[in-house]
Amino acid sequence: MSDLDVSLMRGTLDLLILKALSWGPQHGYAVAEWIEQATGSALLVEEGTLYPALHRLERKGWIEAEWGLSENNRRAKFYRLSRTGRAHLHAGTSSWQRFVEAAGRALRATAPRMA
Amino acid sequence: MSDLDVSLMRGTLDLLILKALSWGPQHGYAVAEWIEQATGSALLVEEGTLYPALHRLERKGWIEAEWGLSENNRRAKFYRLSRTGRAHLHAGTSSWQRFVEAAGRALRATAPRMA
DNA sequence: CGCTACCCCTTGTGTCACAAGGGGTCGGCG
DNA sequence: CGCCGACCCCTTGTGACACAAGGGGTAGCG
Repeated sequence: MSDLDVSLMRGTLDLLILKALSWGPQHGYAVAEWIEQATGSALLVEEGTLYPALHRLERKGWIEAEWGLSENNRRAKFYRLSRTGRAHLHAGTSSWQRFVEAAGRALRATAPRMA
Repeated sequence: MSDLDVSLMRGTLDLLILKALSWGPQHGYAVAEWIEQATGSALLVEEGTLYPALHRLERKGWIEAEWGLSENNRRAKFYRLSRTGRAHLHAGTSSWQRFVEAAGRALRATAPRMA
């Protein structure tokens, strides 16, 4: 990650991956490209971050993998969102939004005068 | 942390602490209370998370500590926002907002029909 | 006197983003 | 034809950090 130096990515990456796959099966490389494009290049996922994350999600049963051929005629592993993965995408997104709203409210609170 | 099971706190806690101190010097316990109150009880900071974070921020020079007496007449360590701490609060908050906006844009993108 | 609220701290433990590597294949270009 | 760049997969450190679970001490009140 990216433009934004901070490691705010924690816990958000999984959601972004699941969201990418909600468009239909994708291989890893395409997932990374989708995230970059969907965030207006604000978020860039390193490969060393992406692939472990995909394996993690697969272990959890939220996505399922299958080898295939990419549109460029290359060997690629396609990931598909599972039923529980889709459920978690919805639950996680709403949880994420509540978190962001709460933190945002606190951070936006009007600055007081200082002593 | 809290209501929201996810560990989205990463990288946000520092900002919340700095923001709490932007109201003027506070001791640790009061910082935790401020965060809980300012987020409508959505975010609860564990003491085992808070104090190491305070020490971390102090090591970075963003806050400065001084022993004193709380309003309840108890020994307490008061933290004060330093100049560089205030600068980081502003920079970090805007960076946080850009991150949230980017991720939110991607997560909100209208769900397509599935195959 | 004991209990609760207040206030400080530490030591595991686990997760995870990242940097830095490595490997293989396809298509095109000099 | 050989090379190079884009495409596509992966692993092994390393460090940061939130959390659970402990510990300690003081003030005031029933």
